[in-house]
Amino acid sequence: MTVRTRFAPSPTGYLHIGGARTALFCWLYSRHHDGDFILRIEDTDRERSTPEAVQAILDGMEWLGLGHDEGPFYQTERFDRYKELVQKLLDEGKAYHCYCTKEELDERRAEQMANKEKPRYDGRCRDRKEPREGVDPVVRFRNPQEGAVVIEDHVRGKVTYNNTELDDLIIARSDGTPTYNFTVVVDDMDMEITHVIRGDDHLNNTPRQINIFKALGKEPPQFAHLPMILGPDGAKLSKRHGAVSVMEYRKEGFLPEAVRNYLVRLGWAHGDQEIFSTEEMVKLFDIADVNHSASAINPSKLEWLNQHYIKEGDAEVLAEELQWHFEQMGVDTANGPSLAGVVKANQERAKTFVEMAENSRFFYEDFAEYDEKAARKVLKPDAVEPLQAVRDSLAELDDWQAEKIHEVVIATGEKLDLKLGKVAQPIRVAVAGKGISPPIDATLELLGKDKTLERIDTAIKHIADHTAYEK
RNA sequence: GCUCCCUUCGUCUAGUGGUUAGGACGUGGCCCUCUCAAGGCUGAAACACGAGUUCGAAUCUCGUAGGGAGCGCCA
Repeated sequence: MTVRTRFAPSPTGYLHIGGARTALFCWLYSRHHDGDFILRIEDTDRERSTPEAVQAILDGMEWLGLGHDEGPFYQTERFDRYKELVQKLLDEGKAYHCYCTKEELDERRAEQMANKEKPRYDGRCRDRKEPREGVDPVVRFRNPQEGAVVIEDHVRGKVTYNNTELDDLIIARSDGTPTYNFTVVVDDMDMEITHVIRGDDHLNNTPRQINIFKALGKEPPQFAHLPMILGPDGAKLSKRHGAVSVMEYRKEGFLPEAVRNYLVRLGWAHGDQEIFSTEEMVKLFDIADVNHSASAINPSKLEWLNQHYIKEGDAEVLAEELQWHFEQMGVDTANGPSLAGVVKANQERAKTFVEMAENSRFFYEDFAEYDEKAARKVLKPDAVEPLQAVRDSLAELDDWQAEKIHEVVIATGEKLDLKLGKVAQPIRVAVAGKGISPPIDATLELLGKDKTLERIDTAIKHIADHTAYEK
């Protein structure tokens, strides 16, 4: 039998990190078993579902590389089917009309809470034959009152619920529209889902859904309930934690492979291995190895992973991402060094693309002023001599490449009997405007001869002005 | 309140009756060094608690404590 998994988000918001992890595990499981991965949009709540949210989910999945084999299916397009099956259950006596009003229900619930009882429907319309004047009935599922439901969960193991704990849930509202617990069952049945992999928060819904499966005459699928993902502080994931939408991670300079690698290690491990290529994940992933407890996200580990993928990545490919970030920042890269060259110079020194772009901005734009601390420390009168010497030698240099530039810098240091730092650092601040850049030779090569000479001149002038001013 | 679930370094985790409880991120120190990094070496850091079972328990059982989820005409 072909393994078929599904990811079934409701489009009431973007795809957040928890949903992304669920989608990843579903995807991984289906890939591992050479099965199918189905995407289903659970949009029956028309008030809260939006087309923007649908798009955000689609975008997030695509960015993460989680392609689906079937779908997206929309529940709002399947109402006829749900109605048909509600009617079937009604006809077979497995469901019934309930004429209790919302107000009455609320009242009873409040009463039960006050009496410290578990709030549940008391089943008073179970055997009702007559309609009630002026009330549009809902349809309730007639849940078995005896026995127990045993879930053989792939991550939790055996979980048992007594049917006495389950009340008769509403499967169709008074306006005729179906509710969640019913539509999931119908869809999972119709779409022949073999493995339902979803968040822990659905574990308590599972026995009800299993009973509906049985009432519909179908064997329920296998279940696997994933532990939750918490914020860095161990509290529930929320907007307060900043980047909750997966697309936000791109904006913050993360690579999808880093996010994926990070996510796969949240609740799952394969011995001591930390780095997983997509192929390895697919090959090694098994739902049975998933942890039982919730895990807090650790931003610095994500950064480490991101740095790893930046370091290992192909410069030409990474250049496209850097370009995207420069565009976000409004930096025009048309007149400046090749992006791939800038990437190469920064692969070992950037945790994110935001960092890389910010640190590399000086290659494409003149800076308005020097970093105050760096200038105060380095652009001092004693820097004029090495700056001037290097400038003069560089002006003579026709073969503008790192190796030659390196020789010039070294030679200047030797000639003036200065340590390399006394020569390189002033140049760095002169051309980059700050004390941070790739190695000075590589930096100058990328910057180009004209800009280099121009900025060194500016720096020398700056020192003169600054010194004069101080006097 | 009721039902269900969870509990190894700060964090992610390995571990399935016998380990000096391992790795990773982060963090301290040292080395390297033209800045920032990267890299190398090295240090600190955990079995929630209490009873059992057993020659022996992080591992099995039961309690306790703490955390979480669900209990909607939301999904």
